[in-house]
Amino acid sequence: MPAEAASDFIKKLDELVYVRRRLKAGNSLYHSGDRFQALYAVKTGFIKTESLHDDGRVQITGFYMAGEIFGFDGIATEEHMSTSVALEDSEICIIPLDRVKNFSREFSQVQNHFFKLMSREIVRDHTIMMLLGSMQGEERIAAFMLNLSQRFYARGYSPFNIVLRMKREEIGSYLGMKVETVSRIFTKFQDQKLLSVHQKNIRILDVEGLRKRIGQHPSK
Amino acid sequence: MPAEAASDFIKKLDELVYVRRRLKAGNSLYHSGDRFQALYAVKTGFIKTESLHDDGRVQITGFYMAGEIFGFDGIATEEHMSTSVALEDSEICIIPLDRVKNFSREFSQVQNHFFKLMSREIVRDHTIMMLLGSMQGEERIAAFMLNLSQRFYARGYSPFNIVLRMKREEIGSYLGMKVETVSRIFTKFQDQKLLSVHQKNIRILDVEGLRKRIGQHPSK
DNA sequence: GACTTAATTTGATACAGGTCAAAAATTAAT
DNA sequence: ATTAATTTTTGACCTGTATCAAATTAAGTC
Repeated sequence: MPAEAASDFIKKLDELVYVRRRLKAGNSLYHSGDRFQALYAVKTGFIKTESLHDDGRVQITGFYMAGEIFGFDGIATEEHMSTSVALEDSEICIIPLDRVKNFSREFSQVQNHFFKLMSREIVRDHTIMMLLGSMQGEERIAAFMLNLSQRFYARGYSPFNIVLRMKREEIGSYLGMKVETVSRIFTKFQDQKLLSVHQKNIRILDVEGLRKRIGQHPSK
Repeated sequence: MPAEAASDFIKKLDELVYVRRRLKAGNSLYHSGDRFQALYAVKTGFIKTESLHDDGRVQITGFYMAGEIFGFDGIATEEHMSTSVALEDSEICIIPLDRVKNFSREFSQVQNHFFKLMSREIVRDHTIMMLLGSMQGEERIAAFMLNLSQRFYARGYSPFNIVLRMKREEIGSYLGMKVETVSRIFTKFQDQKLLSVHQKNIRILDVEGLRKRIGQHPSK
């Protein structure tokens, strides 16, 4: 691709995320049932998305940090199937889907890019399905912490000192277990010198140990 | 949209799925790690997709029947993260992604359509995440059977007489439980006159009863 | 049809994680 | 600061599912 065209593409991407919005902790961008209008990219902050079942149960389906895009669930029916909530004061870029579509006509890479983003979301969901369907508690927490570590690292933060933005109950909702269980496993991992836990500040002491925790349960 | 343009669009869609392929029961279209080349639409038959974890555990991430499209997981990295296997002799339409991209330039609806398809997959995955994360065995089986029923109905088959194409173990893998548990729940539902079970032939006797089963467990 | 092999069901037992209750630690509000 | 409210941790107990084992049934194979 000629450098010139490439920089045009970058400019377009910038245009795409032109509109920003600040979101206070606890506030929502959209609720389940809202008409779909745009996708959202996290500029700074931390977002959770949750689906709620008729009977009141909620399942957190994703945590999103800087650079990650969410809201794809709304495209199918033009109505969001989930609610997004800021876990801390956040800055969000709004990406109207219509604009994506228009730009795609001119720049095929834009379309490409969004296909890949959606595919990545699907892969991510499959990973969680695997985690929920065939791992047990300790493995889930280990996998979760390693995943966070990696994402922090990719953003230039320390992969070892992690400040959790969500509470224990939310970790539980995401990983399919109760608060008490999450808490117990953190305590256990602390005793085993895998983690050092101080409220929301987690220090990963033994990456290799955590890795070995995954896939190390008797089943099969 | 003018009728003429609409029919052009339909023609394009037909072109898109021009290449077909027969697949014997047990055979795969692609394996985890294979280079991504195309999406696949089920014309006839029944397909499962499964992700495999390093330690050998497998998680079935989807069952696909006539009219449904799979393979989206390969777009992100241009490498499939799952394996697809035919559960019965099937006929599959091959949809090269490049062709989708080209057609999208001419017909914006094609692009639209695929965005929606991927979004639908994401919504579907979130539903399963909710099921795995916050429902228990009986609820999962009830939800699973109702989902199958609805999909059969949408294809013009009876929503009450269902012929399962997968074995109990595969249902278990999909729903995050062991074969024995699946079997026990089928037996229990049969005793309670919710289902009538004869090998893979399931008759749904009480739709309302199954519905009430979901979201009716003590938690919260 | 007889023989193998695979799939499903059933039973007995064990254990991970849920539930209930209460204490301890944090955070927010006055 | 003091009080109130929320979140996290810990303990005791219980339950849903996994596990292990074996019987039963179905589906291939020769």
